[in-house]
Amino acid sequence: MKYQRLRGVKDVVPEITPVWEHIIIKSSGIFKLYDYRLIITPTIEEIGLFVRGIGEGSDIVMKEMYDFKDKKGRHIVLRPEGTAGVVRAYIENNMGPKSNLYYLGQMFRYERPQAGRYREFFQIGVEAFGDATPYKDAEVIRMAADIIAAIGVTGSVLHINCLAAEDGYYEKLKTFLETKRAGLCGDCLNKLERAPIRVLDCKNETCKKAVMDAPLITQNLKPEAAEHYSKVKEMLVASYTAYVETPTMVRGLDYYTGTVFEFTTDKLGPQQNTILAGGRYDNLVEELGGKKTPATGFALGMERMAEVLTAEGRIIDAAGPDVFVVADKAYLHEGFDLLNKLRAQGVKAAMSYEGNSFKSQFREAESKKSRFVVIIGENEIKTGSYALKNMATGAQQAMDLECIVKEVKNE
RNA sequence: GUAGGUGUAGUUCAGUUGGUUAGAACGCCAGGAUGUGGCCCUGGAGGUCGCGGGUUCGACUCCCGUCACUUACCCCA
Repeated sequence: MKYQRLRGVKDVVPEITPVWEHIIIKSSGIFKLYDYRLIITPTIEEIGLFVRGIGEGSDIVMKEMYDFKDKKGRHIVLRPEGTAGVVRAYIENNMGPKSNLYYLGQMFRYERPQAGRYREFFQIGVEAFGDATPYKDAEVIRMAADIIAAIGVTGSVLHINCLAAEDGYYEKLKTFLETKRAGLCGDCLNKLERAPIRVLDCKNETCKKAVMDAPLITQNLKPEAAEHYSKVKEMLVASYTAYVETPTMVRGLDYYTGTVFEFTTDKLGPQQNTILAGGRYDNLVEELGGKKTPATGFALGMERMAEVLTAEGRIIDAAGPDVFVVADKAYLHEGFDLLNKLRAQGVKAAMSYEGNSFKSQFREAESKKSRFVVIIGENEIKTGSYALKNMATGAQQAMDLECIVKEVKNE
């Protein structure tokens, strides 16, 4: 019986994992720099957390949750995103009141798989609790930009918006859109009730024309939010963070209350061009049973980030061994002995134990991209030394273990 | 959930109007005077043609179903 992976999931094979390691290492470095600490929360949570946290009406909750009943009949979901679980942990562990956290791990959404979209995917994110100032918004955005830069993605664009609309804005927008009904496409008529701001973002030319004079959210913010938001923009400029204000940008999760942002790329398809996204959510902690605590955060999508790197031609390879030990069939014992001595001295070493022909062993060394080969055969045993060959130059000479270690580490 | 496309070797794909032992390239393995890799040459292994059913003397090829993959919509990372 041959099994195959489930729908919408993938194996991240060793050809790809170096890219993932690169992204994890680079982003972790930035988190440390900003004094954020790692938190690991469970993959499973009770369903209520997300229904309450993300919003009952959101697509994620309505149709994309990977849920099941456990043996005691508890209704459980594989987390569809990271924030709700971290907020739950923040409250439950009495952390705080100011906590700067980052996390990483798999998320699950039961959707139709598509380019850049999987049922199980990997996110790296941060959540910063207890700071309501615009500086914090700017810090988090600046940190995101630093991560993207550290990873080596170029040409991404930062979009920002603020979702703290003053009371009545949505009504005002809907009323305006009603007057333009005739010029809107079917999709937009659908969105009109559910997510009116999205109508402003339609690619359809006639829709674009119809909504040209629509009231923008950025022109209709709560007064204190407007002040906060303009300070955020000021601090972005002050920290040399280029941004584009995009008043049509909304987020898929209902909990955002203020500044929101997205980094997009043109290297992937238009529908999966968001590589990192986040924003401020000042009500969620209270909503989930904690004290009222301001918070802001973001998450980046590992798969998309990795695909962007690949699309940009960045080649991130795992390094091969420093030394590959080639031993004659009669001297496998000596070869194994040398292998262990090399490793004990911190030299990355590999060997084939089958005692195949030298040609075959050399081919293996080549395919592993080994920098050096050490040969143990008749001659070496007789003279009591080893032959070290540099695979790049082809140069080869006899030497003892000490010299080998020195030579290999010197390069 | 809706709509399209595709399932043939490890991978990317050929396969003529249905007809005998299903091919190529790359990859893999082995060999090519001298214990020595990459390039080149020779040879070899590897496929129940996604699965099930139907039509037919005969199906990789036609029909139905199913599963999977893929693209777009919706939405999102």
